[in-house]
Amino acid sequence: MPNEQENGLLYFPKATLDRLKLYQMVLAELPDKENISSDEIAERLKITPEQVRKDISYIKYNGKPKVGYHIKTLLEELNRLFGTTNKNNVILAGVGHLGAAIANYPGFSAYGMEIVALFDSDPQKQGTFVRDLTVLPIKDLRRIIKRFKVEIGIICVPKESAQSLAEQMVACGIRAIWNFAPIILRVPDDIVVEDENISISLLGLKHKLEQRRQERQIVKNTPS
Amino acid sequence: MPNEQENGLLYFPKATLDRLKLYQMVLAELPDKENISSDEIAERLKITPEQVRKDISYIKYNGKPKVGYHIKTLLEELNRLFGTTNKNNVILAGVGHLGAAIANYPGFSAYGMEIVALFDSDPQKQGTFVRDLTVLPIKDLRRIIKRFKVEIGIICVPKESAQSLAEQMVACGIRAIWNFAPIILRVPDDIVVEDENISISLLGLKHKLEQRRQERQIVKNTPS
DNA sequence: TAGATTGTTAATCGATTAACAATC
DNA sequence: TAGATTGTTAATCGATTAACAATC
Repeated sequence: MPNEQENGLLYFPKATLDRLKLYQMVLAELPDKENISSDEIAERLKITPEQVRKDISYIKYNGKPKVGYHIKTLLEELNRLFGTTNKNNVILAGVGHLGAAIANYPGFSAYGMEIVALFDSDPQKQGTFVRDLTVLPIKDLRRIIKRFKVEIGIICVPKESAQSLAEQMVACGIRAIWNFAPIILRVPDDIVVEDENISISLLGLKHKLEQRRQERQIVKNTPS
Repeated sequence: MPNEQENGLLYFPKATLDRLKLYQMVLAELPDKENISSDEIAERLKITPEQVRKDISYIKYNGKPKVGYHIKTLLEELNRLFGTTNKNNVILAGVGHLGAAIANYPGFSAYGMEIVALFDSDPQKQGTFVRDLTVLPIKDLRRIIKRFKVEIGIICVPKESAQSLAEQMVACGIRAIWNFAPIILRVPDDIVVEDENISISLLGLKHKLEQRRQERQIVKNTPS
């Protein structure tokens, strides 16, 4: 293993790790194909096949010359790496449009995520059902987290209340936060935070369009 | 300007660009502070102040020694860079839970995005209202895109229909796609695609948790 | 066997960090 | 002025690419 550290853990360059997520997605999308070549993965993601091979060389799996990668096996290895088969009990707070959408997201169980409770500070929403779950008041947070050994909290509240909610979750024993509110949360270092920040994504979209616009202007102003 | 290219466009390292988005967010969050130091920005994002200064040095804005960066001015410069003040007419297809949530997202107008029409292939949904907009059938796509000079299409349909929808949007003249479906779209090179992929984000979350788990195991198995 | 495709090593390129100069 | 903070240059580090060896 070329990338093993002293403690036995594997090291992955951050960029490699991000691409491995994309490979997982590409492979999971594929119908019932047996094998796939680095060329085909690369083509779908608009990167080079060398890059794909280099990245895959970091995990303990080997493709076959002339055949490519065995999709099922490689996918299993990627899933082991990401820990997708581990089970987690999850809570979600903020049952607005976005919260309801996330709560109804069908893909969760494939990743071992089970939502065990929903929370909202709005008394009007408390007691109502979303899917098969009653919306609970925030004061029940601690009880539920203890009872279901909840590790992950999903934050879908407006950005004004996100920081305070995060602190309450942490105080109640949550280990990881999946944050959909468009702010930077401040939490202790040992708490895992994954941001799904629509505003950041929007900045990326706007910037790409702005770049295209500027490129067009240059073409227009360049005498041919 | 140290990073100017021959064509006059500025070049930014990709990593720098991603962090500039975070700076935009941090500054936009701030109450009515006048100035902010590289130290404070760095502290909030858990990076180094040197990195912050280096990144900001790429844009044509200068901070003041002993004072820091003037928030309002820097924010304006970042917004110019990202093109957030440009106006775009936008359509959204797929008015399920997620689509409705996106359509109701309050932050769009601040980024110059105006949703001018909603689409869904489900006849049951066609004719119903979401916000102040009627849901239209897909066959109206071309007409609306032409009429409103729509540049951006938001895809919120299930992943099975996302590729075909993307192709229709492209055929009707869309220049950019904001894709919320968890698949890799295949579109021509001149089409801008920004993915907001919840599954990828979920992989990131699971992986960070898996890493923590492994680290804990090592600590446990290391004789002290 | 020849050919196709993977895997690895070395070279290049790019990004981060460190050191320090500039300046308010 | 002294001190704090920004800005820049050079050194280091890390990631990508190119070349080619390995192998089915």
